[in-house]
Amino acid sequence: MAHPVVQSRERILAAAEEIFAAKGLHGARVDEIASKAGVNKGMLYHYFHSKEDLYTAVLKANFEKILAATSQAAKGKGDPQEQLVEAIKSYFYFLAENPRFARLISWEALEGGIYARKVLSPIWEEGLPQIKKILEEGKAKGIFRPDLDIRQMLTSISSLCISYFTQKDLLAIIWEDDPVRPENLERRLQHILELVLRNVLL
Amino acid sequence: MAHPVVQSRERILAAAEEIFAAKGLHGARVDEIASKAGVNKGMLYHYFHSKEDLYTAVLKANFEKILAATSQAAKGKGDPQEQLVEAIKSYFYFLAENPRFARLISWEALEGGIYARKVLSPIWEEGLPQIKKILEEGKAKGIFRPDLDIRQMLTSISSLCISYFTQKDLLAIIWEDDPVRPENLERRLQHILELVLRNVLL
Amino acid sequence: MAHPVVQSRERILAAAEEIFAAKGLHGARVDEIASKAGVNKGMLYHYFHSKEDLYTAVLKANFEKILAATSQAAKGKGDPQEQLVEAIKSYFYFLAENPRFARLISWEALEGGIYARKVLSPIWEEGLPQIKKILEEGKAKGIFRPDLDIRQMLTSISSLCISYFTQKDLLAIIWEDDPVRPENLERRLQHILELVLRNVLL
Amino acid sequence: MAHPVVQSRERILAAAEEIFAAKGLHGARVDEIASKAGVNKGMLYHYFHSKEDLYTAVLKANFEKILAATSQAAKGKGDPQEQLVEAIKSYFYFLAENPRFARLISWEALEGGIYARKVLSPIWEEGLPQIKKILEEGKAKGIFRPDLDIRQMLTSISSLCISYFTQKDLLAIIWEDDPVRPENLERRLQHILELVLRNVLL
DNA sequence: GATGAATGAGAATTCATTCAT
DNA sequence: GATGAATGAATTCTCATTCAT
Repeated sequence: MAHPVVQSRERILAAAEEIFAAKGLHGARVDEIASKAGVNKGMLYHYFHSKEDLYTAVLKANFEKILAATSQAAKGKGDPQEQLVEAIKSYFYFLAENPRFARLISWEALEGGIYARKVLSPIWEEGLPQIKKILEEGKAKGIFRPDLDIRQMLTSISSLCISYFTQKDLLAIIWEDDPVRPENLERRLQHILELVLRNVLL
Repeated sequence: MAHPVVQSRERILAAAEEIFAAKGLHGARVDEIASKAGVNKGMLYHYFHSKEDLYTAVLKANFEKILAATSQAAKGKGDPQEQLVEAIKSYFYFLAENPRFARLISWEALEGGIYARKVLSPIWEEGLPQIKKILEEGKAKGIFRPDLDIRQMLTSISSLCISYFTQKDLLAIIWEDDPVRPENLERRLQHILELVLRNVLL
Repeated sequence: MAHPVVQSRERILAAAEEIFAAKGLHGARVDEIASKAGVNKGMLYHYFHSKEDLYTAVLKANFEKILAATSQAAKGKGDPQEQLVEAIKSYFYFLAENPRFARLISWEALEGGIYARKVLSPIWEEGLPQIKKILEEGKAKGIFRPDLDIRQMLTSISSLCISYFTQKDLLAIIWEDDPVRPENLERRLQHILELVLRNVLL
Repeated sequence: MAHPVVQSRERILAAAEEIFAAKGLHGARVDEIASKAGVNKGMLYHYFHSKEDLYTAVLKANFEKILAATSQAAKGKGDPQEQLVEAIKSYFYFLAENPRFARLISWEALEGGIYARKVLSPIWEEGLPQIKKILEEGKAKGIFRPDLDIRQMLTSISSLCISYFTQKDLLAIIWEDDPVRPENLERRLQHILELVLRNVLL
């Protein structure tokens, strides 16, 4: 009885993000979101039109966050190789620090991507726009392999980064170790960088 | 109108596989499965105890299928490098020919893997056991890099292959091309092999 | 726990008719209909698609009933005047014996008639088709007034009959008498007939 | 953006009248009324206690309006026949010019008349008091039929006038013409007058 | 085995009303 | 007076599961 008034909308968004990430659009329950947000269920319909609109808002917020976080990463940072490393690093650590993003995007992909398409983002439609540009530039400058298949490489980079976080629960069991422990994160990042660089460089 | 009695169980399993793959455990509807199987809903509970048991049966059948399909792949086929190529190839094409498998496994991973663990399979818990063995052997024989991180590499191979099929709908849009067209499949496979071999070989 | 199986659909229709007549489409509650029918709420959605489809089914059944009841009334019954009397009588007494019909049709009219139009019936679209024919014939034969406005007269006959039954609760209070007591019914019918005949005849 | 303060109450009443007339007490939404009135929902509860009290106020205002409009109509206007014509005319045109009144009263009648009874008006309880008096006088003076059934005649006059306006949407469809076009209004009025006079006069 | 009817526990959504400011 | 947020009790509809035959 008396939550800070101004924050209800934000509280709902935060709770929704958590639960949609954990259970997907269909697995999530409106009641659970409302109760986790500490607001009345009706508020949810007051601020957002429907469960699906709330879900879309969560996607949108996440896309904006990752764009903001990664778009500046490699700006003017030396040669393409350094830029590539920097860009993958910032993408990977964004995912590490925003563990819900990878799950949200994976649910969404399995469910057909119909909601994400509404909030159309370069990340979603183009893959990783900044990395794409770096690869093109490096190839043009003769630093990267001339026969580098950029489309395939982008697909691979994206899979390698995202999958690690969506599968971390399973890896935790198999490895009997915590995949998101700092050392494990760093080891994984180095492995991905090595995989990519060995393929990209001449 | 009257379906051959003996096949009901199989029909249910097949329908369930299709719908669970398309919509996941929570998105699938028991009614839809029954009607797609052309049987009465009660039959579903006659043969399987519950929706979740049916789902588990689908997972089990799929694991058995992939094990049968891939375990023989690289048996006695020359050196580790050739074996590795052969093993990845057979895994990749198994996924291409069984498009539901990748989706099932991805839903399951997002949902926490609790059902897959019941039908405990080496594939699931260990990753790709045959490939693991090949990597170990190649490393022991000095053909693969001595500092090869097998755990990381297995994780990568698995991600690279599976993601391609779970994301094919999105790739189709971005690429404006069909990712599972034979030429595109082959191109993807070659890219993955290159990525892996450049990293594995000395 | 154990209603006669075969009758559920009919029980639902009957309960729905009663409650829709009493409260209109929007005032009626699905729960109330189900509980009055003595069936589970889900059955209602099993047999009918939605509340609105159930309502439409009730309208349809009622239109069919009144058509069956009135269409034969004045067949081959002497001259137009006698036929007219007979037709109005049978319409009036149909309404008296089916008290829900007038209410259903009145709710529907106020709510815009959108559902009735789906089950399109001559009664609804044309007014009173049989009476219309009688009026036209009598006019053609020179028995009824040559300047008789058939459209107006049909509108009046319909109003005079139906209104009596939709307003009976109010009349009961004002009159301090029961408007549907046999003598009152007959008195009303005679009044309507007189009103009509004095206007129709030369 | 800021509405003149003093008028809020009136604005609410006007909006409520429109929406209650269109959708009835149960079909109307408090939110819709408030937004149509351009005021905050709370205001509605400030001026009126509840949705039902607001509805009652709308009924009351309408009854007062019709009383004011019709009570003077036939005052000292010649013989009973002329007075009757005058009274029906003014009633009919009041309804034509206040199209919500007929609908309000019809919803209310179907819903049992419980709210109208609270604002107890002679119109409602007695039918048409002025017309009643005229009929009685005409009968007493020997100008109207000695066996005229005043109760029936009042019921008929009321039905004939009101029904026309509550059914105008349906008539518009059947006739493929606008029932409230001036000529159609006049034609209807003449028909009603003829119907009544032929029955009332000797 | 097989069926269609039936059920009860939810699930999303709506809505009249209240409250703090 | 006036506002927007907040609430809780419905309300329509869904769905996995069971049962009688």
